[in-house]
Amino acid sequence: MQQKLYKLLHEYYGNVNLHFEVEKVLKEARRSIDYNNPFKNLVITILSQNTSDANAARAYLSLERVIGELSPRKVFATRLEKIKRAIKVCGLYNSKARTIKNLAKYIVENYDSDLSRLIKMPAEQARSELLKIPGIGEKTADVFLGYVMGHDVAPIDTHIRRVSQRLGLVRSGAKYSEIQEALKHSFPRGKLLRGHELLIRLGRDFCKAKSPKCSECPVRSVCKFARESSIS
DNA sequence: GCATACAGCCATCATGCGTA
DNA sequence: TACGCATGATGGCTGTATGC
Repeated sequence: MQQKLYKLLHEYYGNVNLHFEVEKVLKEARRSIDYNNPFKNLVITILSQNTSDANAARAYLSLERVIGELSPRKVFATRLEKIKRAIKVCGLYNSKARTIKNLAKYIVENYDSDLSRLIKMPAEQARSELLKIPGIGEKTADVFLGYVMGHDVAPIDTHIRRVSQRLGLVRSGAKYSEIQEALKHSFPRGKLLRGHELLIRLGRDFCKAKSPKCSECPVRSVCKFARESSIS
């Protein structure tokens, strides 16, 4: 199924921009986000945990309204309560505010506010550095590796976990690393990050947790779950 | 001491039900 | 049919409990 899954997804979604929700919010606010800035990228990744991309973008813009252009030093100097109020719109504001503060503290104290040294590290080393920061988990670290450092990785979120299990790529209850390994074998080299985006979109559009739309799904021909549910 | 399992965090969204 | 409300599921991570 290696190339077929990717081919089907790519044929269905083409080169569609899968971040249109964020761009809509930015357009409405007449603002932009500098994704090339590693710190800002990490902040928006943290904000996007457990919420829609649109709400993450709203929280990010709100945070910039409150404290100005984001930098590790500025965030480190900002009171936790102020950050919480600013990002309330995206939910889990208590823990996200702590994580953002921890991130800023770690960068100020260990990298003198400059992440360029981290970006030059080998992927595994950079990943383990990020995982030292409380609130940064495997998924967030892998998003950074992929989008900021340009590595070919597939961050695993619960959409991808669910879709991978239903497709039959991994067993039920598979670990994060097992799913990543399975995806390496399911997508062409150099396309893992795009594959990650496509699977998330598929999970949102068709392979929903409740009432999946198997009959309309573009990858039903290679899906174990679709085959089994059509038999029963 | 280490690995694993599980509850809790909290806003959002989907679903089902009752009412007008 | 349309609307409002209640309920439960979702999502990434932390902290605690449990077993080895």
